[in-house]
Amino acid sequence: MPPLGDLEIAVLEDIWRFGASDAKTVYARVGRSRSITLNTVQSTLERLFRKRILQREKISHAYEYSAKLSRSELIHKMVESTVRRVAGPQPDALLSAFADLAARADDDQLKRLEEMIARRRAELDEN
Amino acid sequence: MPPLGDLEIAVLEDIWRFGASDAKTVYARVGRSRSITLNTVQSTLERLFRKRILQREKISHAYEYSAKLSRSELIHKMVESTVRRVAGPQPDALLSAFADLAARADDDQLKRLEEMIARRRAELDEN
DNA sequence: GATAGAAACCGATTGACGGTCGGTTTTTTG
DNA sequence: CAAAAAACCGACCGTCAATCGGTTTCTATC
Repeated sequence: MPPLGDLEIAVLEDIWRFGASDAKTVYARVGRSRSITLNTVQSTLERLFRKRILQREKISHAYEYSAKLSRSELIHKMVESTVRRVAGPQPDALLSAFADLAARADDDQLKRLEEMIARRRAELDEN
Repeated sequence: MPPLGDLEIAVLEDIWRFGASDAKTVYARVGRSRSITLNTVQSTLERLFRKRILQREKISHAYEYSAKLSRSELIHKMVESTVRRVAGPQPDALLSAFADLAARADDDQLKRLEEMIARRRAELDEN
């Protein structure tokens, strides 16, 4: 997973929020305030597409871009590749990295985490 | 936490493995095989120092570099900044990334995950 | 089917940054 | 003090995100 620039993240964020959109629409929402041109947004969309984070489909004349990865999938993949680069021999590095993060979670979140795990376990038991 | 390059990671890895070392020693261990010069290794050490990942102390004539961050601390910080960039405002983003992880985990990993959470819980209850 | 407008595409530039190194200065030591 | 070692400085290259102007291609309309 290649690193993402600031504008790339902003654009992604926009697509997550508003769903599939063409360059012009994204530009209207994230480009205006930054006083950049439509072209810049277009390039960014294209780069995100090449990175396989967005997908696109030609709708009549314009491309419509949509997320290929959900936010959580992206976070997961980014964390995974970050960890992989620096993890060394430890096989559990990913797990403990997440656990570290979870350490900040409050009681409520911890509870939901446990539920997720229980649910996942149930799934596993079925198969 | 700034991103790290390949050589930076290799050098760091070397210091974690062999402990405090000067440029020449690190060069002997990681530079030789890569056919790069001592100077390159020196620059890398210096950059890691400026990034506050290594510390250094003048031992007689040469700097001795040592890790300021353990591997797990570094992973933690890197993951944290990665997540922060893409997590958005909601604290739940973390949870869903976690869910994504859990969804792919096998039974064994799930077990360790549970343990980690349980441990965290216990710590919380103490305070 | 010609044409205006929109969108895609191409190419170029700038600014960071990692990696790389040669050369100069400073420090150490015999 | 001289030679060796180390640090320091400055430069260059390659890559990549961000940025944009200009050109081509496409579509829809008259």
